[in-house]
Amino acid sequence: MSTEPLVLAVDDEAGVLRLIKLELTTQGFRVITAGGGEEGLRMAEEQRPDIALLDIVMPDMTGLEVMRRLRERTSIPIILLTAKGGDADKVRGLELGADDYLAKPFSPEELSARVRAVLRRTIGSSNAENIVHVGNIEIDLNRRLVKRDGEIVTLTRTEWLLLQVLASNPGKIMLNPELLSKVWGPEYRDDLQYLRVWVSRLRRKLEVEPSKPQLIKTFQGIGYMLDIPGESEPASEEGDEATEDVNEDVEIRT
Amino acid sequence: MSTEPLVLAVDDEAGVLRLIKLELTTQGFRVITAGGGEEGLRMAEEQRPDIALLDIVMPDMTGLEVMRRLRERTSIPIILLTAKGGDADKVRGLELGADDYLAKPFSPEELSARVRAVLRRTIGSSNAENIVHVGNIEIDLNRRLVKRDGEIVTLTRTEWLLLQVLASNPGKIMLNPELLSKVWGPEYRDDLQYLRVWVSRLRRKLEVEPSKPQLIKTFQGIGYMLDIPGESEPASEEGDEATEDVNEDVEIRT
DNA sequence: TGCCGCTGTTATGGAATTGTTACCCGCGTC
DNA sequence: GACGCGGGTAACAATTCCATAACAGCGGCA
Repeated sequence: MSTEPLVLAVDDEAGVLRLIKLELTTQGFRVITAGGGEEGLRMAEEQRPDIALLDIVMPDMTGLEVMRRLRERTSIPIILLTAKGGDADKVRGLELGADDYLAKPFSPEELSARVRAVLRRTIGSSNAENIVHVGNIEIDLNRRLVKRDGEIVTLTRTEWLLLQVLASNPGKIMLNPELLSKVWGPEYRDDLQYLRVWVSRLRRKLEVEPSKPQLIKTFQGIGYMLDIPGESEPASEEGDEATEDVNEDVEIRT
Repeated sequence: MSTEPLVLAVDDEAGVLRLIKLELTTQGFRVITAGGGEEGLRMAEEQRPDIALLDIVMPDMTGLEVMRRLRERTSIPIILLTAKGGDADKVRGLELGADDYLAKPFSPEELSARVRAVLRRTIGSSNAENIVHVGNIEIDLNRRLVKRDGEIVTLTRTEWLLLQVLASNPGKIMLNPELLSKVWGPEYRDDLQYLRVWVSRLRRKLEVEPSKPQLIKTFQGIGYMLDIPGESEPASEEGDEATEDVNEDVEIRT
């Protein structure tokens, strides 16, 4: 994402709008505001914001109605601003589809935290499909899903963490201390046995023939690598330059 | 939707019913009528109308009560018919989730205009049939309807909200905090026990064998997923010995 | 051949997570 | 005011996970 996220805030109270704009602008967002539902819809149409903040109680149109209309044509994430804690309960069932809501009065910190959280969730999951294919294995880094021959393989948390690190750098040798510190924490950088056990478990679930690993290759004394077979293109995007060097280094072995 | 919208009118005055039926029929709607609350509920259950008109004042049951009961199990849009200046009822009705209201006496034109407007809002926002099939379960996201082996399963509000979130993202792992915040609200992000209890209750109603969930899969420490069989089956056997079962189709012996 | 270093595999018990049930309370109806 | 219903709570049972340790396999090398 090259430019900063664009936030649309819709509220009939100018003071609230000013507060929102001030806070989010200083937090690095771009902000546009609307004083009513109709205006908000128009601006959403014209500017295509990345996220919308909607006050539920407005004179010309309820925030729920605005949300419904927005959702008719876009999947823009929405945070509702509820007037009091009281009606939050009442509203909750109706506004499924809102990604979050915030009770007034809210603190500026909470506002920007919620906005960031929602953006992280929605953009992270919807934007770039980040799927790594290795042989008959498919690793969906966003959805935390692994398939083998099209069938879901259930991984435990540790198994996933390990595979995630490997799959984020396909074709690149991951050094033992690096893997250990990324999965178990920096203080485990010398606990090789963890790696051996969990690589073994991963192989049992993923490899066709665990005793002859095709996916997760061992580099004695150095680390492990998620292999990219043959001429298959890399499904990754950045930071592969180091691969060359390490590979040469490794030719020594076998 | 191929056929004309079906309108259910409930009123104890035969004259009003006749008027409604005449007007709406000539306007291209199909109309069924009921003279009392009980009868109305029964007809709603059997015929699944697209919209309901409810008189607030009736001998056997108040229109508000009928609305409450309808809303427990369906999301059918409702227009209330208020006797006169009964503002209290009007306000209360809208709070309870009526989509519109109409003060008697009303003109035929106004009636059909309101009906059309409400239908446009509610159906228009979801004109695409949105039905999820999972095994022997059918989930109609628009009509808030769940069938098991063709039989309607009645879900409570919370059960439905949870299932709705899951069914809106079939085959995708829904994270625990995501589910919690969408069903109970963001401040319940960490109340895992809610999820455990309600997933269990859902499974009891939907799964063939609740102790071996086929529909709602658990991902420990992560979340839950509404499974799409065929596209994904668990290869979750842990032990070395080939765990036979799993793949054979569920014997639906009901 | 036998020792050694490194890696891979498996069993196990305690810990953590999840599933289930009974019970309670509040609400609205009868 | 008893009753049914939906929903929250807490206790307990069941399941799964994971660190650990013991052991097996495989060269290399003297």
